[in-house]
Amino acid sequence: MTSIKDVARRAGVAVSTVSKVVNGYPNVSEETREKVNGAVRELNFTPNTIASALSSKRAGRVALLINQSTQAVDEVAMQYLSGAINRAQEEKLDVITVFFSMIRDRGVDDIVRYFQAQSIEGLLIYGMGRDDDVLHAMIDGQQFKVVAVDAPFVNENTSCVGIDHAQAQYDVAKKTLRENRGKAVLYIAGKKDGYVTRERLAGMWRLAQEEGLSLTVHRGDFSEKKARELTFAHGAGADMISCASDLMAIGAMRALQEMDIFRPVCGFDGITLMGYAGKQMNTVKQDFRRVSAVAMEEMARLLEGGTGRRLTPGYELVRMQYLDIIS
Amino acid sequence: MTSIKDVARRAGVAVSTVSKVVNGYPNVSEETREKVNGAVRELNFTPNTIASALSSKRAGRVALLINQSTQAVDEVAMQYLSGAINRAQEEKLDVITVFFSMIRDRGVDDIVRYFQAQSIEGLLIYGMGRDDDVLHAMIDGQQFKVVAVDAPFVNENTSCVGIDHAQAQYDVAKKTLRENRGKAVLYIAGKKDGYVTRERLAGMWRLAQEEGLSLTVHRGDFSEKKARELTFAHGAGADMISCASDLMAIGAMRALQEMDIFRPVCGFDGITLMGYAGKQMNTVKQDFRRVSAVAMEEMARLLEGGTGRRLTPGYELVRMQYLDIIS
DNA sequence: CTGTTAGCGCCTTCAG
DNA sequence: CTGAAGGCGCTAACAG
Repeated sequence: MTSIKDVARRAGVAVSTVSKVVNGYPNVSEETREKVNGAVRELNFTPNTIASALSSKRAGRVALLINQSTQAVDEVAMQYLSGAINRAQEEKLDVITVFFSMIRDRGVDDIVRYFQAQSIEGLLIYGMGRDDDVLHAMIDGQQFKVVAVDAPFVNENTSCVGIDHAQAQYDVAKKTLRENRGKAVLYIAGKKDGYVTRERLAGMWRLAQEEGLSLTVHRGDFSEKKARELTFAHGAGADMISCASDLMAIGAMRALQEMDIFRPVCGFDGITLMGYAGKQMNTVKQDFRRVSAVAMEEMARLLEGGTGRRLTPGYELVRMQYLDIIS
Repeated sequence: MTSIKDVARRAGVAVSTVSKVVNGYPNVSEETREKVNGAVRELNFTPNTIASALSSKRAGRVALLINQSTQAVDEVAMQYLSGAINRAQEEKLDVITVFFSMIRDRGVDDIVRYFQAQSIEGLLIYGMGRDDDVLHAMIDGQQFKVVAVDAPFVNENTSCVGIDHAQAQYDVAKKTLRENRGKAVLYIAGKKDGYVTRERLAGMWRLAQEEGLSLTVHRGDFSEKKARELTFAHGAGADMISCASDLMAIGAMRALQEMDIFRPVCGFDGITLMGYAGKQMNTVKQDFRRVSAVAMEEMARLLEGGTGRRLTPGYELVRMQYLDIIS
């Protein structure tokens, strides 16, 4: 474990000088900088982040709070994780992953202390619902920098990132409508306390209003099975079915197939599912990995002293094919 | 940020005494222990892990190296992560997650330095293949404690955990065989350089030998699609199809269905897939979360000074039903 | 521009 | 059984 001292000795300078060079401070002559860098290379020196953190009071550690099983498959969570972790490495941030289940039943200040003890300065929150009191408290507390993905919070220390779900839902449903015809729309929404559920629904309402549609709404809780059942119950009476997730869209298509009727269906997510639906559909493609990377970038900005804001990455509408096996 | 000093002052003792109490050292009188604990509670004190790590040289940090997309769905990776992370918290270990993709193209000593700078002492490796040179080097280097999941390595500082794949494959295939009849078996194996692929295949060979089966082997690379194609090509000529993963078994069943013939099928994994196969099948049920927890426990033991060994958690054979939507 | 000197918060001998 | 003192490796004023 070669330390900064060794480097200093090797280069014939003081430790502080080495520190300056290593951390890219300006006031060091080109000459000594060379010397130091040489020594660093020869000794294969890499600064000890622990010591650095303790000394500088800047640990650069952030926690990824992820809510499993709230929505679709775990594939989404993996995308989020991978996007965030990769970007974190580039931003030189240290990441620890925390599942909601690990903290949900603990008190707020218990959790706060836990994070503080861990020198965690920032929280990336994925999949927060309106009923997650602990998280709301942590955001309000402002003790941490937080970036909430798909939950509408902004304050001095809090940013949020997420596509414009209302607009996206509006767009994809409208497109599907244009390609077909009809006035009666069955909308299979998400979960009761989800933020995205609410926003997407708002988009549907706007469309319904503008187009004079008769909109029937049911909650499918992002479950394929429920969507299937809802479609059995209400699908025949509708001219088109719009779903708040691809998974539910698959369920709906599956039901339609069994009922042996055709109705245009649109989904939301653009994830790679293995499923056999037998039809094509329009969907909103969100790139979870990219969104998560943006979130991590935003976290880096906040940690640098930036102030909270709202970010809305773009999305695209695509036509996905579930005719055959997708793997 | 209340520190150990505050506690010491509050309790009227020296910092070292507080440290002893907090870390559960023996030589402290019951009386002062009480005093200190009282102060700790009143001041809501939690030791700063960063400082503790720096001072004690024991950071208790481990990295989870996970290899995405090598096998089955991401669901498996999530199970692994969640199992490991939860257990880590109980063991008071700090965890960082690293994806192979982040390090695969870097040199070994580059990676070693990176981990050392991060004060990482242990590596949990998931999904290593026979061609992962970097990982092999890290294991041989013995600079870290490592626990390899499903890869056969043991040395002073390395343990491995994984069910007995050969036996499990043998068992499930045999069971399926007994419930039906036939001599010609199509075995759809995994990936070229996978350790589990090799072991499972060995199990199949043993069974074939014992039962006098004629065994046809093809690699399906854990892909549903490939398994489906292989089944179209060779399924009709076989009396039974054994697959090295559930996902592939689904593919095989799907093909059989389209071919409108019946053949018993068995899989491996016992994961929750959403798929429509139309049949039941036997499978080896692995609890990835539990295996991962065991791995983390083993890591804790190694860090305590334990020496490497091989662990083989149990598994069970179950009958899974893919007749309808599983969500 | 470079070196000296305090700490960061905690652990750990080592006297008392 | 308890407390004082010396670091862990690095950063950040502050002199020089």
